[in-house]
Amino acid sequence: MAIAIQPDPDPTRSRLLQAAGEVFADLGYHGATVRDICAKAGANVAAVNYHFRDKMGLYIAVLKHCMGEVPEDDTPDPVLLAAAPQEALRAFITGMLHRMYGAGERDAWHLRIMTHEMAHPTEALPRVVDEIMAPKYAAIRRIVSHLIGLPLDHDTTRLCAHSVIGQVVHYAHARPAIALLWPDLKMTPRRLDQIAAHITDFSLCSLRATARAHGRPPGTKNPKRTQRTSR
Amino acid sequence: MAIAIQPDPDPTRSRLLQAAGEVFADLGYHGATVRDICAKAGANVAAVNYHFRDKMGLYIAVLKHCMGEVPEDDTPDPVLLAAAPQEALRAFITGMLHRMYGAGERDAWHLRIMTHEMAHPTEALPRVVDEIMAPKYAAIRRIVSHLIGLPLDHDTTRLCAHSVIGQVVHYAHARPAIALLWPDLKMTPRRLDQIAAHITDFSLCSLRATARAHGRPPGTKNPKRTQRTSR
Amino acid sequence: MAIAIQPDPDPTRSRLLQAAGEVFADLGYHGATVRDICAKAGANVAAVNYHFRDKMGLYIAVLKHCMGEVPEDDTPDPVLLAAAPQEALRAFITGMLHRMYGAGERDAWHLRIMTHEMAHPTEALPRVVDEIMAPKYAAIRRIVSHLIGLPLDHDTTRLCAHSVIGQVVHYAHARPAIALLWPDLKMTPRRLDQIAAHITDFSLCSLRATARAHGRPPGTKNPKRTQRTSR
Amino acid sequence: MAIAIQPDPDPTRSRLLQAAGEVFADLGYHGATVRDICAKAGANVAAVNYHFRDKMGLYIAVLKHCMGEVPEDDTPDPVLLAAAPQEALRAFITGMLHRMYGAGERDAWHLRIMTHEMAHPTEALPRVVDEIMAPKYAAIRRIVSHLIGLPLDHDTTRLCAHSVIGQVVHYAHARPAIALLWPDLKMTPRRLDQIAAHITDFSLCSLRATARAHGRPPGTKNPKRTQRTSR
DNA sequence: TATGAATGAGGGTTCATTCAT
DNA sequence: CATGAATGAACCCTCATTCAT
Repeated sequence: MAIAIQPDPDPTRSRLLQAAGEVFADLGYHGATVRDICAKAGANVAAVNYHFRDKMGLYIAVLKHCMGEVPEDDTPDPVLLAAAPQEALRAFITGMLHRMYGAGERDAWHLRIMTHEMAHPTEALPRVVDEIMAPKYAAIRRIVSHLIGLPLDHDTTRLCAHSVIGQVVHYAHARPAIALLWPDLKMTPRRLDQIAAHITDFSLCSLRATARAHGRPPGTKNPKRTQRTSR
Repeated sequence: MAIAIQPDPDPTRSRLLQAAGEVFADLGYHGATVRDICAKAGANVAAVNYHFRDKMGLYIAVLKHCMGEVPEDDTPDPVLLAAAPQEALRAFITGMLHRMYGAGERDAWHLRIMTHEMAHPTEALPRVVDEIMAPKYAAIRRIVSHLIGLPLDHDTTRLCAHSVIGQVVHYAHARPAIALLWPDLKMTPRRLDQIAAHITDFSLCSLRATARAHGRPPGTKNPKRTQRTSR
Repeated sequence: MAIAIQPDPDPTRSRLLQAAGEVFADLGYHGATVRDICAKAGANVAAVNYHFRDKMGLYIAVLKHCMGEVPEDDTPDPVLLAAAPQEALRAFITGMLHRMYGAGERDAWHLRIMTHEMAHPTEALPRVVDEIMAPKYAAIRRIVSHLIGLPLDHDTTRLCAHSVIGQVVHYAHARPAIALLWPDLKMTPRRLDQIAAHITDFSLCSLRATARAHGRPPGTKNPKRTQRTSR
Repeated sequence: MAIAIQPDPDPTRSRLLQAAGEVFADLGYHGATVRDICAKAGANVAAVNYHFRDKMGLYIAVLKHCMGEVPEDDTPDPVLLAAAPQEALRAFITGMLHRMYGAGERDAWHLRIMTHEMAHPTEALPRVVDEIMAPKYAAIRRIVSHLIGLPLDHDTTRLCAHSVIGQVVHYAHARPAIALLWPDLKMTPRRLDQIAAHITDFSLCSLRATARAHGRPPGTKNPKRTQRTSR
């Protein structure tokens, strides 16, 4: 039974994307050089111009490429969301954390590229935010909304979502510093699970308190009340 | 008494440091150019190499310079720490957040430079982490330790410290993305206070629960027990 | 009789020639790029090298192609030349001027390419001069010769021929400058006629005076005397 | 008596200008490369960026430089203009022609650069036309105006001016072709004088006829009548 | 002491051309 | 026959650095 694997119709283009993903993730758009990328891909310097028009075209292609990898992994399952939003939160945090530190190269590209975009934005930033960050932001707000019983655009929902995301991405953003401040920390899968569990518990505790402060048990109903106009 | 004279023995050097601080904070080490810095300082292009040997020398000088500005602002007052650790936490968070977004130039340099170092580390990273981040890390761990009754090096202490710091620095790290995802958010002083209050409450809630889980009311004693993990 | 078929045996080659003619006329040899030409012709980038060996091969092919278009338009009618050389002059000037500014694409290619060759000669220059310019030069000298009664190679004949040609091609050569120095000048067909009439009258006046200075009424005889200077 | 020759305060800059003038005159802006210019000047490739910002900056500097060489040589002497406009015309033509073919390098740069600008305009064209060509155009129109008794902006004045200028610049514009079509022509000073005399006589003959056609002897009065609105 | 001038390495990009299909 | 892919040279420009004064 021949699998009929399509023999990679354009190996150079693929190798370019692969190499560019690694280099951009490491050095960011400004720090990366086309010459390095092409050398890593075993291609000529003019190859990126031929296949992607220019450096920015390659960059955007890499973003598109690695965005297709983990599109809805983070979007919570609607059934799970309604039945057990705390488990949806746990899944969201665990998934994101593992992907950030996962050995799988491409899975982590977009998260590491995001860090570079934050420190040194490029003209691709709006696109990156729209297509990579906005879905995640919507997903975590939806989970939080179910947990605290406030609408998606409520200030408190946003602040809580930021609190959760901030805890998670901190391990990606501050990785070099953490490696020095906590040298014994090895990001094994077990360790990642432990961290994810901590963040989940840490967050759930406060989210439940927030829900109680609003007099509504978490997850009882889909909250669609009026929103406090996010100022 | 002619001590008070000392009229800035080297104004060029000082202007260079000031300009470099602003540019490095904005663009990071790799993004900054000595020409821009010298132009901003009104100095010759060769001034950097003359006064600081090379670009990296200027960078390290800037780090040393701005480290002397706000070293112990974040270190909690021992008395306050013992009496009301939750207020020490509030002060820590509020101070860091205001400094990150404060208009005061030099106060925020080191925090913004940190963000660039995380995204694109330089050879100065170890020194930066040791002298800028380590004190803050120690301070927040001390506060957390008082609140949850576990030693400074306990895994849970570290995880909780990361949770607090992660929430705070997220607003600095992800600033460009937040500006797009939450366009109505204006970082006024009142808004910063509101965010600081949220992070404090969000964190305190979980920290107190952690303390209860360990059967020790927070702040009763200075915890100096054996540590579970290294360093 | 199936001779009339011959449905353009190589449409790609023809489209290439057409596109190259336009681009070379606009930009000259050095300014034109094979990519632009191929894009305009709807052909592959390698088509030029395939059909014409290289860029220079295409250039020479274009020259050969457009030389066949208007070779003898400028050569004066022998009958007219003998009977009314001033009308031959008028026809020569009017035809050349209209062709330079005419909308007809291919008719003007060689004249516009000549301008580029003068400014930035290529290795094809000798061929271009021999096959494009030499016939025109001979034609105008023949007309002038009839008008002033001096042989073709007489210095005065040559100088007068240059005076006529110089006035005409000036409008092609200095077109961008004239557009700025005389912005109201629009090259309508009527305007072209007016300019041609001016140049003709301007030249005829002097040519007749020259003829008188040599004591021979213009057009009385075909002057074939010895020449004063070489070639 | 020490002449106090200022020892060329910036030899590199001067050598760059000299080399750039030669190369730009030969190849035009697009055909010239900074590498060639710098090699010819014995300077580093970055020198042009340091001294002139970029290639266009060097180009404009060359234009400014060689414009200062022959600014008013062509502007007719008012006294001569009124007394003997035909001699003003002769001086104008002779001067321009000698400058075009003169051995003096810099004197001919701007005229040869003009040819390249006509064939392949750059963004500097308006400046070039304004500062180089416009004065010459005004000068020749003033002379013609005195000769034919029509205002400066009259269509006939302009056409006659074009006829004169066209004859002159033809020897610069078509130089490569003339060298092939008339190989025996050597541009010795005597030859240049001869050509200038021809163009002057050729033009004066027609200009006087034009003056007669308007019923006014040439040079009798400063013509300031109403102008026929240059369409 | 301090600077304007000059440098060499390397940046992204474009070009005419060639090669395997 | 014809093409998409790939190439190496060269383009202009910027950079941190050094040198002579």
